Amino acid sequence: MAAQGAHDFMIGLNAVIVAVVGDEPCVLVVPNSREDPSREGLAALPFGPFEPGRHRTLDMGLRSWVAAQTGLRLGYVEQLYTFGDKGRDPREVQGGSRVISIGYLVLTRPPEPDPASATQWRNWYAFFPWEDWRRGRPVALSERIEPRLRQWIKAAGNRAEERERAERAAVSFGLDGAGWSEDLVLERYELLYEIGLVEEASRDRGKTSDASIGFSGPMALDHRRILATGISRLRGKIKYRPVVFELMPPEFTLLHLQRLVEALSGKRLHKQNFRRLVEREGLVESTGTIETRTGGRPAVRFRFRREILAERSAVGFKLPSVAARRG
Amino acid sequence: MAAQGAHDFMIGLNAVIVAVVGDEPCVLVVPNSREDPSREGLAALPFGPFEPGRHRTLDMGLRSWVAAQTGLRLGYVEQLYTFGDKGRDPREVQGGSRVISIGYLVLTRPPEPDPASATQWRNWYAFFPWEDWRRGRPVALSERIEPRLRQWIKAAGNRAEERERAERAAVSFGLDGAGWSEDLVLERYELLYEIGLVEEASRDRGKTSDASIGFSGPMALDHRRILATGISRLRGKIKYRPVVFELMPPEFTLLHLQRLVEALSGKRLHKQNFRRLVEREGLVESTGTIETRTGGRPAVRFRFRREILAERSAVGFKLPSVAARRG
DNA sequence: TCAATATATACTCGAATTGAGCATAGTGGA
DNA sequence: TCCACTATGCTCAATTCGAGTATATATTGA
Repeated sequence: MAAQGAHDFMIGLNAVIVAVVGDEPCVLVVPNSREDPSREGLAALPFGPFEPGRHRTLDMGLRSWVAAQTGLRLGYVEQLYTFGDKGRDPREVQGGSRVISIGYLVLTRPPEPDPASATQWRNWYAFFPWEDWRRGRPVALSERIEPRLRQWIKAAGNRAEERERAERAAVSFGLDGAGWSEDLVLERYELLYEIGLVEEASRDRGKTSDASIGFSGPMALDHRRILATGISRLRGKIKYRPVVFELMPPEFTLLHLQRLVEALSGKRLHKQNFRRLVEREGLVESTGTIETRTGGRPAVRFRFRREILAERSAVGFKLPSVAARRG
Repeated sequence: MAAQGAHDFMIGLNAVIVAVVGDEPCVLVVPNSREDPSREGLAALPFGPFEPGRHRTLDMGLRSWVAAQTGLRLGYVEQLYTFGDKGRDPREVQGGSRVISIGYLVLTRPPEPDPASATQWRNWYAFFPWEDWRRGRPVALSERIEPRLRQWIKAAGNRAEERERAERAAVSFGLDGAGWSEDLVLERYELLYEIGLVEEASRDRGKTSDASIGFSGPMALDHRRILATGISRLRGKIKYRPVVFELMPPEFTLLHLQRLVEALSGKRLHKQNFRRLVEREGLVESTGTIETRTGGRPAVRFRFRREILAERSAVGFKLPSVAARRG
């Protein structure tokens, strides 16, 4: 009875590998050629099969091929979600074996750029332009998404459905004064997918007509959904765990730290309150040295107090927002 | 190339099905006979294989066999985590095919008891007695766990390791005034497992000597870990999403609601502040009717405002604690 | 050299939230 | 009628949060 219920599965591990380059949150992508020849050129998340013979645990499998493929030193690794929808991977249609993919979030520091490598760091907002509010409300939102959302609401069959659609759109996208919640990345993506506003929606439905809004392009397979899951998780996590330091150099100024949190959360923060918060939580300590290249008064350099990871349920950043006004 | 990397896997779906019976948080267990004959009688989480031919998505697979096995109407379903450690399931040793199991959290309301059914609802604190602080600090913690933790700390090889162990124990178990965090259920379980204080630790290591503290017993395979994951997730979730209502009858008094939140979080809450919070968030509305069987002044009955699920990022309960004193 | 312009850091102030407890209101039962 | 019990209303101080103002110390360019 041991093999009862066993099937020919392929278990893939997909990694959302995040690093912050400059002030931009980036994700590691590879050109999608081997995996899905019909879509050569599309960006894809790094992928590796889970080989049960070689790896005792899923995490070890992931670490092993990521290290081999990228040479990165992985800081923080967290399992995200397991995706198993039929048809998410064209390979299974040909071969018959179902592809299950387990998404992982990996935080690391940007390495030296290696021109020889096929992998590259891409600003994640290239895939989700509506998620970056650091320079005010994204134009893509006002000019392209919002009108289409309102269209979709109107197109409801009856009053009740219309109300429901309106509520849903309002919550996800902060319409009608509902307020934008930065960690609803996945909900927003799924709504856009559902109503056919992202490219992969029409692709997956096999349509030729494309009502999508033509952003910088989809990713291979369901990788944009996995990436959305990763961003959602990370945006949520920084609020209650000090994970951002995995993305930071060992020493930094408070503004440097703030810019990084802003990059991830996609919104501007109130500087004085941010510093108050960070210092009150005791997350960092001064190194005593001074950073002079600030273009103004020199800033004290800080380092992360690693001890705190073990201390009382170390918290994260409360994101003291500021009305997004100037750049 | 389609089947390249495909292996003979068995993908199992394990469900942590939660309902609150009386004032106790319960989980649905089945006697573990079919699945692991060597351990007949151990409680196991309901389990079903994922059959890719029959189900388009993992969620649908889960819903299908849970409904078939239990007849329950599933309210809330959430994927927890995917477990794939080698050796977590003895079947794979015999058969060769690796077992991957995807854990799910399911919230439901307690059904009519059905004596004919092999499934039964078990108080989850039977498996985690140290997690119930509603009647003060659990004796199991003071009398059995804490001494063993201190032993383990002392047994460290050197000063640094000792400090590290002390920190870890202090954080997880709130020793030395560090404060108990109710949602570290999984961390606590893993620490206990690691240092061999739970039964399955020695079992899994193939030892005959058993240094475990002999609580009400382990569960089959790694099911206690999965259950710990579920409890952790649920305890965390109630703080920022109104999921508890999936466990409540349609109408209830505020004390009733409070008792349920207390049951899940394992600690007592401050009554007046709890009510203030619930009302301020607008989570509930009065039905106008009165519950008289309270043994005191009658209480107003409330109902959950379902609309709020769609409204502004509906929050959960902030758990206004109270110093655990009287019962 | 000095003003303009940065950024860094300190401090303030009112509003809102939290933690804790007191006080009063309705019940049923001895 | 008094008591035990639960429900519900209200207060109050401590803390946190949001939004500034004010001051410090650099660089840059006229």
